[in-house]
Amino acid sequence: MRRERATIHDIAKKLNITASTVSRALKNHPRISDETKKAVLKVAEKLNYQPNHIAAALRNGRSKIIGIIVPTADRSFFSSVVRGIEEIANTAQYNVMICQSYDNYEKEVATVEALLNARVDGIIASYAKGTEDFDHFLKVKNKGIPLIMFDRSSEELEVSSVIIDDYQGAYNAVKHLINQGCKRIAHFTGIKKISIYRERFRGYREALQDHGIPYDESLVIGSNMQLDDGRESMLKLLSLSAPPDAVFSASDYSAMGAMQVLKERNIRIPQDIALVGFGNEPFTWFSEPQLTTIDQRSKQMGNATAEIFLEQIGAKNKPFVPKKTVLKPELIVRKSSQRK
Amino acid sequence: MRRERATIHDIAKKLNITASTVSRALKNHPRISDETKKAVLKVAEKLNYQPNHIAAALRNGRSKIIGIIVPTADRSFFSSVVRGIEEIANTAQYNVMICQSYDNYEKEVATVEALLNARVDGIIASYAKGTEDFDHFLKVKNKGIPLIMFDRSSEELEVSSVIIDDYQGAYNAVKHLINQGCKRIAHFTGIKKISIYRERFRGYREALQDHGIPYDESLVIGSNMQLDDGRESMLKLLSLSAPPDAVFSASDYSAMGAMQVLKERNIRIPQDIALVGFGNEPFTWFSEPQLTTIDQRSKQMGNATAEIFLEQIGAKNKPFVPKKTVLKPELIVRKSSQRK
DNA sequence: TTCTAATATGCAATCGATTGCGCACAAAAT
DNA sequence: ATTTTGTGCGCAATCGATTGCATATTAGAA
Repeated sequence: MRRERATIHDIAKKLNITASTVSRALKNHPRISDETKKAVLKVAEKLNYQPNHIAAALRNGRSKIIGIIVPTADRSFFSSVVRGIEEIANTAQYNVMICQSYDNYEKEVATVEALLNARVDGIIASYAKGTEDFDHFLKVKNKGIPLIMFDRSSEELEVSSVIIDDYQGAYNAVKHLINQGCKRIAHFTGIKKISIYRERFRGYREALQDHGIPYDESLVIGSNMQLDDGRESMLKLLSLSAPPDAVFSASDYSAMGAMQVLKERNIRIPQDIALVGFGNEPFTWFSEPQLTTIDQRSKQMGNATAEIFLEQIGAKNKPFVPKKTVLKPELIVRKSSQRK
Repeated sequence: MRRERATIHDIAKKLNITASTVSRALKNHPRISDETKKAVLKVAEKLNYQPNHIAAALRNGRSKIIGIIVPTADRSFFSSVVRGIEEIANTAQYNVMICQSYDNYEKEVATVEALLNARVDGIIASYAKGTEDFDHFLKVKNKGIPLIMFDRSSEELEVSSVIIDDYQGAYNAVKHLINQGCKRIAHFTGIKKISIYRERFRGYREALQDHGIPYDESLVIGSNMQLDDGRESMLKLLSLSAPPDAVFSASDYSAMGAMQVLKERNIRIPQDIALVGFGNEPFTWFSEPQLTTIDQRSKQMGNATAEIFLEQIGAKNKPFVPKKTVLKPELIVRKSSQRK
């Protein structure tokens, strides 16, 4: 079955024309007669012609591929961002190449290298938790390849980014808890290095302050924010002499862990302890009670990054000015925090 | 900052040698002296040389990229398979290009086309729910490009595939329910077109038969197997004059829907109705009670597909014999079905 | 009728890396 | 002193599509 692959030269030969004409005909060039175009299309079909983007990419210096680096694709947030990117990218004839860093620095570096080798036209990324050094991303930028960060970004990179207003999201969540009558609100936070956690923490703290609730350091627990971490953190809180009456977790995963612990101990949610997560992961909707959380506008985030990419690609020679887009998060109130 | 990209020719010029030598030096060719190799590496470093895989791909006719098509990346099953593929592929210097069909036929066709244009060296796929026509996949096969299907495959394609023994998984699940004392076991099934659902149904039915339980058609409900479908199906079952005392769902998602309904109505799980899902999605572990389910060996599945790919690539000229690998699923018993 | 302007297509270089073949020189074998 | 074997590297073609710059043909203008 292995037919030799047909090229534009094969098509040209059949029609006694040159490859130039075939190339132009296939691209619907205005200076090629309709007659020739039709003939070319017909022969292309017959020969089972398959355009070779590799050859075109080499010649043009553009691969029409956008590389995407996400920590992991199996988080609905990230896959939703990817979908948002694809929506826009596809309309501009771009394809995407999704890569996972698995939140691992080395893998991230290797991935960036692979994407550069593959000569992608741009990279859209959210960096790994383990990343502290941004040289690999700087390299991308210095090669003049558009780089756009989303969700997790770093100031030192000085590239365009799309994030949500983590501060505002956290602030609203905590304000909501206060409105529900909560007075001792705990907070689960992640690695300080990642700005989203710092911002969420800031929102938490300022909301407390603005409502006259004293900040209690013992109520803030840092961890890796996975389910198990949430369990552990909750246990710590319960062992306090004065346990909290609410938990605002900077991640849905650790909020779920906390919920498990509370249910195991027959502590009522939200009456005894109210819970709010962050991320609007699908499982927050499955849980019992359903978890109040904050939606991160993943689809819009994807759209926005892709649009910035297209802008940057379009403005090749103009001086580059990093652009920071901040999306408004949305508090989604569900049973886990509704006391009234 | 936009430096011109350095090529092997630039390196060659600096050293007064030819590009051939540089190319060989970079690939550690034995016929190049260590001295030259060192010099080349040094200059490459200095010029910030970045290999151009596009050029190499064009010349070699191999892109060293494997295209992966999954319905959606945000299902832990699929992302885990991808991870399994990457593990193996990376060791053989292959990179992967993950694409999502969003369970949409048109998008799947377009994706296959894009991957062919990108000249991937092989395609690993699990087809979309909406796919009934396999011409696009046949095209891949007929072009002599290795195509391996996983999880969802089709006999008519006659390509290698890796699946789990859905029949066995279902059989074991139902047998387990029977052992727990269940007598009226319902079943949620998906589109008949997809063989995994047919097989799971067959396992269900034969397990009943082998244990002397009569098959009752009214207990089998077909749907799209999402959370909402599970809710709806459960409601239907509850409205029967003789409701079931167990549900075996061919998907974790619809099992979760059923669980929600049962909890809302204060029907005890597993005492009144026992539940078993399929897939071992992470949320089955979060649920209350935790859901008994069947693990699909996603990582191994990925490993296996990648290994088959490498085999096929290695055996370029030998006659192609499709190879079917069947993995053994594992029943994971949790609270939702443990009556004893 | 001669000249200008479209119109349709060809020529040939180019993108960057790879590789079979060949050549020169040196070391080893006869 | 030849011949053989090996080492280190250059030459030039190749992969397939693209495109600036001709060229040939025809239609319209002067």
